[in-house]
Amino acid sequence: MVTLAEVAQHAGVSASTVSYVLSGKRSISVGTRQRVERSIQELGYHPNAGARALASNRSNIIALMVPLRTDMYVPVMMEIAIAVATTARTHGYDVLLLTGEEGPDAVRRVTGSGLADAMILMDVELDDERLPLLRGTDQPSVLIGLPADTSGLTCVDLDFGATGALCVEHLAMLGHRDIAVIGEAPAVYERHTGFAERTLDGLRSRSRELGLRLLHRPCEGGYDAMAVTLARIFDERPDTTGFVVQNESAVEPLLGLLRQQGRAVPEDVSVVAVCPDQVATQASVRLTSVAIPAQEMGRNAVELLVAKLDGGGTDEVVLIAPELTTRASTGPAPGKS
Amino acid sequence: MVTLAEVAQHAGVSASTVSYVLSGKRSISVGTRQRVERSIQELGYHPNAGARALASNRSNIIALMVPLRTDMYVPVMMEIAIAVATTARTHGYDVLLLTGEEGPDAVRRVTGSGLADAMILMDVELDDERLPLLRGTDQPSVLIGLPADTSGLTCVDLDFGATGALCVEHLAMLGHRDIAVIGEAPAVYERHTGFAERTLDGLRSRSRELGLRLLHRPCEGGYDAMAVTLARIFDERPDTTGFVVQNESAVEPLLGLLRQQGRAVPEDVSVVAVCPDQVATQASVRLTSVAIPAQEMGRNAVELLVAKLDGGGTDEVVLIAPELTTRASTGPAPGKS
DNA sequence: CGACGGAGTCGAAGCGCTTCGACAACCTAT
DNA sequence: ATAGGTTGTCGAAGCGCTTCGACTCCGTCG
Repeated sequence: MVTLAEVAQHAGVSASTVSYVLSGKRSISVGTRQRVERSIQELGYHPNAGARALASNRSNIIALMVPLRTDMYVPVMMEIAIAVATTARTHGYDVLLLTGEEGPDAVRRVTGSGLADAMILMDVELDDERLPLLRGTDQPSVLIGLPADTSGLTCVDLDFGATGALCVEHLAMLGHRDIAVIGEAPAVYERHTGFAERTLDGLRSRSRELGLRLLHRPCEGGYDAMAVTLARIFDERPDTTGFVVQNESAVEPLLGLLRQQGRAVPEDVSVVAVCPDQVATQASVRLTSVAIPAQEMGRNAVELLVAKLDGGGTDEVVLIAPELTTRASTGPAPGKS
Repeated sequence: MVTLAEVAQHAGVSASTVSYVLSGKRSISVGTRQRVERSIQELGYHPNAGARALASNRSNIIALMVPLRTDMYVPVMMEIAIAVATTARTHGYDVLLLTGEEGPDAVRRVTGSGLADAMILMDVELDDERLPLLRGTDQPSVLIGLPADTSGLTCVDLDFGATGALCVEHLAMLGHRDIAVIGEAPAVYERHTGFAERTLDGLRSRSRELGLRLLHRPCEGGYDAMAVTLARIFDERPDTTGFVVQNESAVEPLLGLLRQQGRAVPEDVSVVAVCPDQVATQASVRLTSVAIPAQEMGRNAVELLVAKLDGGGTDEVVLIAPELTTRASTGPAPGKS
């Protein structure tokens, strides 16, 4: 293993000079710099991460806590994780992958040991038990998701309230008056993951303003659950012509069942989904949808974190504006122009 | 920040004693041990990761390289990553998430800097450019996936050859003679990711042995591509009654299109999938499938790695035996008993 | 022309931990 | 009783790096 000292010797300078060449924290003459850089190349030198962390009190590692459960939005999580990792690298950071398994203890462990300089938390619950710990430490952190109380925290998320409103507006504009919302699995609501409730709030308040009738039904993924839910919906509101689906794994079942019942999309009923673009374009009907900007969330989170680590950066909540893309699953309400 | 020295002082022992209590590398009297442990508790001590890494030359970190592209099997990758992370924790390791973006450089960087003690590589290509580096270092590594030449390497993977054979056997047993294979997207074959080819080999050789006619067609995910592929298949082999699907995102399109054409599953045609159980059970027809044992692969990889790190453990290739679960998508070939 | 300040370099002091050798105390077998 | 082992503890020497203060040159300003 090549050390700083060996590079220094090879280049005929002192160790500290090599260090300053590497960090750029003091000015170095062009000649010296080049000599040192050549030595680094020739010897194939890589700074030792542990020694660096010890001396500088910085590990250049960002911890990313992903949820342990894989019951929802897995591709979104993965996309976020990858976006976080690649963005972090462009800023010179590596990413440590923590699962939710350890819960708050992981936060303590990482903070206490100096393993990471900062954390990103995903799948934040409204009243997350990790939050007090984050508030009580001076280690920077960013949440992906929105807890109930955001004071003293930095958060990034899609504006799910606006997302709900946008879906309703789109359907209203097309003349739909009776709208059904296929929600997330009941477990998601029980867990108080904020996004589901915020979407619902947006849907409800905007429908009220626009004078629409809105029916919300939570629903597990899969065909069987969807069949039951759908039957109940048409039972209760036979005039339903608009659907909003949030649960990714309910999308295809819904489309399949509607087809089976002889209800054409978009001629008889319209469907708006909240899902990644990939799902929207690969479904059996190309779906009008509000995209979940996974990459953007990951990238934003890292950039906010890096800003904090560099001394700037304040606590703030970044809500990404939703964008609705019209595809083939929505059209005018039947009986309207 | 609490240090070892402070704990030592608080407990009235020397720093080295505290260190030995922590590592268990020398015997410590019961009394001393308890005193030290109490001090650790009271002061809330966490060993500094950097200092530890520097002194012991061990970071207790395993690097996990995931593919950058998210065009396939994303949920499987995520499940593997999570299994790796949780298993690693039970052995006292943390996981560093690397994306394929940096390519071989990432291997050099991590090996050179002592950031990680070992690596796990996913999405290994048949002739992967990272392999020479792994062979040339004494840092332990495990591949998830199988390259062309496994000499000097440790690998974990599903036995895709046996998987292909198993699918064919199942269909043959039910009396199907003409079988079509809906393969991965052409890009996957071009990239020479081994698993697709190994599956195909298994399918082919076993069909030959059993005297079946096998037609293989690569296929992108999505409805449009599937429609074209399916039309061609029935055009070329009108008597096709058995399907094997490997591409997760082709499953639902295939089922939808068959339904649309009035071909009932499993009465008219049978479908076997190679996919995670979750996909198989959530599809519109509960699919007979060979599961992709993501968790098992992740767990195995970590355990092989830990064995190597602990001094034992040799290079070996672990092929996980495939298991076929019969569900509602396969039945006797029409016209047979 | 002497004082001053910036540029460029070096030496040394740690950062918090592990680990080696030493040693005292005690126990056992001769 | 003495040599030889064990057991439990300590002190000190690093691990490879960053960073602070100090020093030497120069060029510049009053």
